[in-house]
Amino acid sequence: MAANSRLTIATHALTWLALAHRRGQEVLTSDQVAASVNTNPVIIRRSLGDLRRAGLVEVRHGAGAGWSLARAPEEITLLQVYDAVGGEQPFGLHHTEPNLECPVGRGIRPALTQTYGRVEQAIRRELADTSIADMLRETVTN
Amino acid sequence: MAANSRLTIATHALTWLALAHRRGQEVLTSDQVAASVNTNPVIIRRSLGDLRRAGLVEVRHGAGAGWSLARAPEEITLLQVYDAVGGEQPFGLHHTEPNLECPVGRGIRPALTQTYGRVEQAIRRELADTSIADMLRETVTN
DNA sequence: CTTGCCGTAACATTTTCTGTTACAGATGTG
DNA sequence: CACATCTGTAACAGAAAATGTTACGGCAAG
Repeated sequence: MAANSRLTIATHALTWLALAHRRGQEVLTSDQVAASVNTNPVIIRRSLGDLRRAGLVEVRHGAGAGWSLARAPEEITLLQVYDAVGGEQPFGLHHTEPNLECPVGRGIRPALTQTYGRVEQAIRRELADTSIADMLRETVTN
Repeated sequence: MAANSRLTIATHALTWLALAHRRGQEVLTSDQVAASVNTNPVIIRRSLGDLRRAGLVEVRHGAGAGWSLARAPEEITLLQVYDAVGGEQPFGLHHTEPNLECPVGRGIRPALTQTYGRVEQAIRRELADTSIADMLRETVTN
């Protein structure tokens, strides 16, 4: 399982919900979203469940149930989606604690944490600059 | 296996090589580096092998063998290390091709690729801003 | 009450990383 | 030249995580 596709799945689902709403379709079921993403409905329910807990989508239960956006596409950024699906850091520290008797082993982790933190902030800035409305616009013109 | 620690291992090794050189130690063996990182020497050889192919370190074979930096610590950036160890993208696209009969399924991948490309560039900018000399300085003051 | 769909548990599969052992090859030293 | 030392790499085991899949309880509209 190469890279993490959770942000991709969630963004795809949200973009699809935004387009459906613009076309007058109130809600979409997990089956309908899964048909577009081409995966299992349970994957979609798990992803949309994360987004619901973050307040980005709403769900209706019972017969005629389905999902819809909880706010305008312009007001949902990819950063919010990233946080909602639990984005993981691109770089990890040592799996086992380094040798603390070595000066490098002792000081490298704080130094790396600082650098990796700057990288994470750069990622967040880029993601905060793109909304679901942006994604929808770029998607339908492609 | 949570995140990718390859950049961490490689940076640790390079920082340790830089400090050893400053202390007058010409080369370090993979065993000596492994003792600081607290892992198996083969892991270190694999990592330093990547760095050697990228021209960042040199290796001496035979008896009295070992590794040394191929250039000054100021001239090795974390971006070069990232490329040397084959850094993977933080976000992946769909595992299976989306449904191309859906407008979102058709257009989402180019849109995501564009956004993810901007994120990747932001990461590279940050990594290019930090050198092994920077890491060594931050490490020994911690 | 029936039907349709969500929520979630449980499990199989796949992939990747890390760690480990083993051994061939290279090279300085005596 | 023989030897000791260390690299380069293959082969394999184990662990962890993501994804996909089946199954089933629960909720709500008609």
